[in-house]
Amino acid sequence: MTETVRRPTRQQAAVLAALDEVQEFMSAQQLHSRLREQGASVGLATVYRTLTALAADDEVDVLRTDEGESVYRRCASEDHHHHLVCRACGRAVEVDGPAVEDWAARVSAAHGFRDVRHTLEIFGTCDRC
Amino acid sequence: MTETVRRPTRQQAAVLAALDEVQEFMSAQQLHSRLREQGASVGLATVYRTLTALAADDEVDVLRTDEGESVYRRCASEDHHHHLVCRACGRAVEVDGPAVEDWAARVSAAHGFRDVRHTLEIFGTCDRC
DNA sequence: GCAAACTTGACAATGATTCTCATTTCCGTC
DNA sequence: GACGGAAATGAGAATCATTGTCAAGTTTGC
Repeated sequence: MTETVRRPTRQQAAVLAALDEVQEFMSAQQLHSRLREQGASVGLATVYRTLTALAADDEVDVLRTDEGESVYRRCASEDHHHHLVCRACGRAVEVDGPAVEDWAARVSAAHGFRDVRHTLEIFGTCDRC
Repeated sequence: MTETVRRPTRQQAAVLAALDEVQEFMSAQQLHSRLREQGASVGLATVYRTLTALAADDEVDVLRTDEGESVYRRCASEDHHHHLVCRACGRAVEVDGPAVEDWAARVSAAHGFRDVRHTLEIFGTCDRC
């Protein structure tokens, strides 16, 4: 694991704090606006840099919306897991499926693929929406 | 199903033909260059429009690369399926996993989600690379 | 053959993300 | 506590895929 060494700064702390406040996946742009509203002055480029770094260290999860925007979320589980995301309110539930992992590994092996990684996200409308 | 009625044109045929020639997922930009190289004069906007329309009618499969680019592929199977994609050569194998579909449905229901849809792609390095 | 409706293409516009680079901040050291 | 080099930041420019615009070209039904 190539854990990047980042220097602790006010800005990075602010980004992490903002992420901790929500259960939804948020885009860099949304986080930036949110921070500015709260009075924290953090540059947009810095928000992007911080999120990218956090994602590289697996401290946040990233996924792409249908529109191609990257959205980030601080997850409770450190381990590999997937998400059930409400397409209306954006709320996300962390789920894991050992069966899926096995299936993916089996299928990959059967076709001679190595170093496999997979993405699996479920989108729907939650009971509150 | 809201099947869009499209008028048959030289350009759309060219895009489909180009897609049929390859087993890899290709971006709109790549297809456009390919068409121009082959001498077929098709505007970039038209390539985008055609691909979007085809995707809406489920005649091609779309997925997003890590870089956020949309890539398209003409698939043999009309039914719902997933892909095992080589990250080196781009070759894709169509696979399906009934177990995964069941699992997704079960998990969604357990959390009260409706109208669920999921994305699942596996990336790896194939035996030829 | 004709008009209405649809499609195309060149280019502008958009919007997220990344790059640039001068300035600021952090950290170990003196 | 001050100092110097390295890393981080911010403002704006630059990039790049994708979408919008609109005049001109095609297709279809009649």
